[in-house]
Amino acid sequence: MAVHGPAMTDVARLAGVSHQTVSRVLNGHPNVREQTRLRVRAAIAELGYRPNGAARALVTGRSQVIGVVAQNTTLYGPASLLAALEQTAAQEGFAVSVGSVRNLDHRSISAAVERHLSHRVAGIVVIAPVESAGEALERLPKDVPLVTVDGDPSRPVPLVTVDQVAGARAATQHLLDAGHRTVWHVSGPTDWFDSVGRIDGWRQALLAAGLDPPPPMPGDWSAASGYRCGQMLARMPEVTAVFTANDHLALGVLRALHEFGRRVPHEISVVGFDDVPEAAYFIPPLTTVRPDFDAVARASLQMLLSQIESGTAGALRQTVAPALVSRDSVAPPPR
Amino acid sequence: MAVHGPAMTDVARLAGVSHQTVSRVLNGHPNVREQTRLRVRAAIAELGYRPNGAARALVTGRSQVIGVVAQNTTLYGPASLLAALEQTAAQEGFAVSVGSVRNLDHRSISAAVERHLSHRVAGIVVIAPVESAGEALERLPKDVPLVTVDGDPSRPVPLVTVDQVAGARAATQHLLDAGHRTVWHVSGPTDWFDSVGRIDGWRQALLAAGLDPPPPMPGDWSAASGYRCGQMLARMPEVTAVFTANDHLALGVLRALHEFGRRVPHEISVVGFDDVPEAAYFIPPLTTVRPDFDAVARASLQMLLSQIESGTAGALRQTVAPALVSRDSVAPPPR
DNA sequence: GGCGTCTCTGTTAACGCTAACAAAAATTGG
DNA sequence: CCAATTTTTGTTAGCGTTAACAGAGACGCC
Repeated sequence: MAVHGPAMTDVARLAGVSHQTVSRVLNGHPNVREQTRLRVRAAIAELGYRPNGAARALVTGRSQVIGVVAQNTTLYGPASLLAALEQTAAQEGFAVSVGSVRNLDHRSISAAVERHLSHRVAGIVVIAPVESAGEALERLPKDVPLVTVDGDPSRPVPLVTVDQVAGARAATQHLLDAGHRTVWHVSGPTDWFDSVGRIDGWRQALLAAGLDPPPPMPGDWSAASGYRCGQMLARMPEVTAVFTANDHLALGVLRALHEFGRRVPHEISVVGFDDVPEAAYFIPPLTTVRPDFDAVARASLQMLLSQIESGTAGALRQTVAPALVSRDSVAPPPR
Repeated sequence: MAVHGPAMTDVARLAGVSHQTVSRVLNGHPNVREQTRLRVRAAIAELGYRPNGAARALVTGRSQVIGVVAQNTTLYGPASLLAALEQTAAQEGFAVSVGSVRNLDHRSISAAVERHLSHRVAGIVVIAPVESAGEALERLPKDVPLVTVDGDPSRPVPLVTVDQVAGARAATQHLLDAGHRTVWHVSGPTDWFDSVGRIDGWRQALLAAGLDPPPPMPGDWSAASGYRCGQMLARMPEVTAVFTANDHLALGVLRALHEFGRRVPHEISVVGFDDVPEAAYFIPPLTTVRPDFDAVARASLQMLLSQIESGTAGALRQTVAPALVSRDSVAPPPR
């Protein structure tokens, strides 16, 4: 059974000081004589002492842990975000506790948040891309530092988000610039803010060009739904350009077009969103929009930490701009 | 600043009992009168009391947190595993703290483990697919419950693993059964046990059929490296069947073959490994091997929990068998 | 040389919980 | 109905850390 490691008093005894002095050394307190500091350091090393986070959390009221609530961490976007978050947090000495959640409904989110709260996390990052998540957040204790990622832009909660609108606009404009008369859109599920933003951006670009947006075709992020939409698009001879809300949808579309003998990009151009690592190896290599997940992670963590340190809940907002990555799936329309 | 929530004594006062009775109710201790239990429950609900995990961890010596050390949580496999682990752990009332790690070298792993240890996690799951990780694990304190996933089969550490050998053998056999004279292999990085196992299985199947295995082509899991190998394979007229160590490699190979005008599956058959959700929408839909990540997660958590509860470090081993998923990328060889 | 002022170190008391023991109340048996 | 038991509850003492305060030297200044 667990033989407990040495505690602060053991270190103190070995170094011939009081435990409080050890604590001071550990926390970088200034008023410790250099010689003492060294002795304590040596004792720590000799015993292999490791401070007890639980005790510290108990007395300070917060742990060095950040709770993350996310939905589908298997998807490329959330997974990247989570990884980046963890990396950044580690640099600041924080651990990351995941609370992934099957559905983004009220109850599940609240439950996940509750779990984090009872572990006394220092702060919470909610990757909350849908409407229902916002409600759960409103009724949260006001004093827990909170940042939402890709959440509801209309709620008074600190928010970091990829500029979906700008990304979608850029993608659409890119197709328009290639000479296409209009651009069709395969969207994500419409209860995701990501989807809504991307639809918006697409529509804006079309409207700005004096074009009448065709009806968006709703998908669910999966290649499967992209395939279904692709089958319809392939049968419509007037379609020459498609912007899909993510790369997996694009993959499905690509496959459907291929099956129907519609060549990409010669007959139809396709642009995706996300720049998954495989996008460059689709057939043909996919032109897409790359959100900077690292930047999002950095921004949200920084926002969270400043809340944790200052104690104030500044209702900030930060958006990071995505970049268009041009590959081979876009060409001028035929004829 | 953080106004602390109610503590156990507050609940006790409201319910008119001692804090210890509250503790007993919380921990499902038997000897509490039904009526008292109800009163305590009511008080808990009224105050919105939430037990303080840190205090509990301090006194019991372990938290309700499981630490996971993983490398690249952006890859489909690790991400799925992590998600499944989290789901399962949540059901048992455990939180999961991720310590992802850029490199799987000695130092990084040790550092991640250290971090978990100082948070007094109840146990650690290491997704340790490479050699160097094993060494770091050897010198770990013996008393911390540990399970490795996809780790070194030759080390005396509790291990759960996908049966890579069987999966690779099935994939290779499937190609042989289709009539191919031999099967080429694009492998993962050779310091990963996953890769080694898959190479083994492939070789075994070939040997069992009395065939001489061609040299495996080493990739690095990415579509990019699959593409490079694919370019070579495309130029070799004798190649009619390829087994790749994962689906992303297969995607790269598929693209290279397509570029060279080598039709899949008519001229060359391809089989992958992992069954990423997109595999069904590759061109053509990819025949692949599906490991059961949920089963792996369940097995490892169960193993870990039994260690935590019993205190014994049973050096168990468990492998879960993957299943072949047959789609359109395999056909008999030409002529 | 006495005295305020630094700098460094030690002492004590929490933090919120569980474990171990002690006491009180309820139950049983004769 | 009283003693012996069993069930239920309360009391006390930590767990390992930080915070607040107190004490001990060292130093400079009048």
